[in-house]
Amino acid sequence: MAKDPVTLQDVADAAGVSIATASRALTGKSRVSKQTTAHVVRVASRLGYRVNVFGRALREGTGRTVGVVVPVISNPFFGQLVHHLEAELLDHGLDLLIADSHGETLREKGRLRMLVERRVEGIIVVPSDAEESAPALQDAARTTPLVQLDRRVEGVAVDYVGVDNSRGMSLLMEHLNSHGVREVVLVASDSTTSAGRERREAYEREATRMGMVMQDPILDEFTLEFGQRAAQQLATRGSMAEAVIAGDDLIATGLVIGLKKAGLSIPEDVLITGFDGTMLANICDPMLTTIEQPFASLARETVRALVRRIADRDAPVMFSRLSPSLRAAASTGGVPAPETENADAEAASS
Amino acid sequence: MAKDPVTLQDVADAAGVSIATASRALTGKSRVSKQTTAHVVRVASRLGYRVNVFGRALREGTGRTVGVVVPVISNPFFGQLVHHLEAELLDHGLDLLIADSHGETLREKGRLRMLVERRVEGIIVVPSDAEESAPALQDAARTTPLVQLDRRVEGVAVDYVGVDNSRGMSLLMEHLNSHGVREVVLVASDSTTSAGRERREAYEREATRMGMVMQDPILDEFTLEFGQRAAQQLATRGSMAEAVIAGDDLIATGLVIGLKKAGLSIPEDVLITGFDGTMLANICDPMLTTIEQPFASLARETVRALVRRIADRDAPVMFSRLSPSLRAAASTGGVPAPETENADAEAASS
DNA sequence: CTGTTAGCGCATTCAT
DNA sequence: ATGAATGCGCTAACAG
Repeated sequence: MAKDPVTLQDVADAAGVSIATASRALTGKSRVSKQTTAHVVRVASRLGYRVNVFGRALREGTGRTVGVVVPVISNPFFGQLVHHLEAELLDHGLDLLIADSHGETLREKGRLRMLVERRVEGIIVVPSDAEESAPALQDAARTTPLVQLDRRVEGVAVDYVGVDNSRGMSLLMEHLNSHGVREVVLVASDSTTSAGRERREAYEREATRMGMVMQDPILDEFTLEFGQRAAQQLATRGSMAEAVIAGDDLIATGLVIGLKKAGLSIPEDVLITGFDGTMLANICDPMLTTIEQPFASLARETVRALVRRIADRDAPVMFSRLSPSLRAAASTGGVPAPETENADAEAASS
Repeated sequence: MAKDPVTLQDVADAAGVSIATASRALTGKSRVSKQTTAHVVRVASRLGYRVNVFGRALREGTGRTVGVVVPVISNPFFGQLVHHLEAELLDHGLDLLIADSHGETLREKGRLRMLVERRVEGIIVVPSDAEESAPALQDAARTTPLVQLDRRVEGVAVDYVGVDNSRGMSLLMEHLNSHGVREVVLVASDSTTSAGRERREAYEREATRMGMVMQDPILDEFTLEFGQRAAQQLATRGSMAEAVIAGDDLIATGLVIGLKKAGLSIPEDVLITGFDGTMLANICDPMLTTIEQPFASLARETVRALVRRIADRDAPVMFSRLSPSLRAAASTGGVPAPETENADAEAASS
């Protein structure tokens, strides 16, 4: 029933041509008469021939595979990213080897090494640490086309594609400013990720520019638990800021949970903003005002960059920033100037 | 700087031994003197030798790779599953090729074919359709060791590992029963997935056994949107059931959002249960009473089954059901009989 | 314990 | 346009 291994030679024999012709007919990379091509193709499919990727890979020096390294695939943000990357790569005939760094640089290093040893055509990586990821990343990039996605490491000349965090934070701050917010506090990741740094810098820049009062920030990591912990901390602090700017949707969601547990109402007592535009933002109650990452575009651009790098190892380093957009929701009181102020309470003011 | 391709022959030459000895020394699969082994290893590492996986794969007929195909990697449930699978496979020296079926059987078929053509050692698949996934799945299983995870297709003799959905639903129903619930309604996936079927059957069996009144179920797919739609439908129905049993956490979360929007309070007006124990259950407000899937165990068991199948293609078909556990939370009023009834309201009853 | 040799399946160069 | 022959890098069978 399952006598699988039908080789190119088998096809050639059955078709009465040489293995060379069979190969040419099937790959279509060289000139073969229409006649024989059709014939060979027919015979091949009749025999159920499938090229042996190992043979081809050995010969060509590469399998059609790229690897991706993310901090945690179970995080919906990375899940969405991978989902789009997979689809995009499929269009290029590339398959995806996935590696999870668990956010640990040591493990990340090991996974990168694995991908290099597997001689993937390219690597897409979301570095887990802005500084400590550098050596392993640079190392991998030396032998394999590599592009950083979403986060990047300090001062290494490696392609990067990500959202414009600075612009995203500006959108958020302008939104809050237009709501009359004067005192804010940041709850975000520490400086171990570039995204964390960039968002924080933009936050401080904008708050300063707008003359807002900044409370001491609380910084740690991009997790739900941290958001909840930070909420407790904020709740026991003397005075609550008017708005809490979270580093991402996960932290924001944790904050919402924690602050509500502490007896605060959102957005009545305090406004909250997220970042990323994941499904969490819509699950949160109230729904999160957040920055939408253009997932599909990010994936497309990343693959484009990788393919370009594969084609030309010496192309100038690409640094691509995509524009994010604001998604205003209930966690900051909704959109700035809607038709109706509020659907339920305090009505009858017309 | 990067004159990469150092082959085994290079190592052999530099070490002054034959290529065979070099190979043996490095793989350790055959007897070589301690002396030469050490020497060869040293030389290899000095030269920065890395085996060429293609050469090895061609020779051995297999690369150390397994493929996984899931409906949607961006769904946190599958994200968690993949996260654990990746870790588990790593322990076995196996790497993971990921494929997303987008829940479409056509695409699923294509992805399975891809994995087979890549000659992966094994395939782990979460079938997207209990019936229509069958042909492609059976086809892939004919040539490649394959195990179904979480969901399975009708009547094909292929290994399966999943949680005991029937038991899970029983736990949920007993929980509701102990809360005095008499009228229930199911909002779940239609019968396109085995998980959906099994949960529904168990639900009906238990409800009947407990003498509960069952309202007409609302069935469609495992998505947040469907949960929200179903909530609207329920809200406009004549009378609300005492408890809504959702097919999974995603639907449950959608229900919570939708029912709250319709002005209902949970658990005061209606109880809600989820299934899976994903992070969503903890993000929901109120937190979801749900069934915890033992992710780590599922992954371990799945890989174990796959490895077993790889070792013995003729081993009897394995059908493994893991026990789930109940996580009682606020969406059903909390745990059945705690010390204190309620922490805030209605106190002072001591 | 070690060396020699033969392919694994394929794409390709060099002839024709 | 086609065929014959070569080698990608590696492991294993077969000598010694």
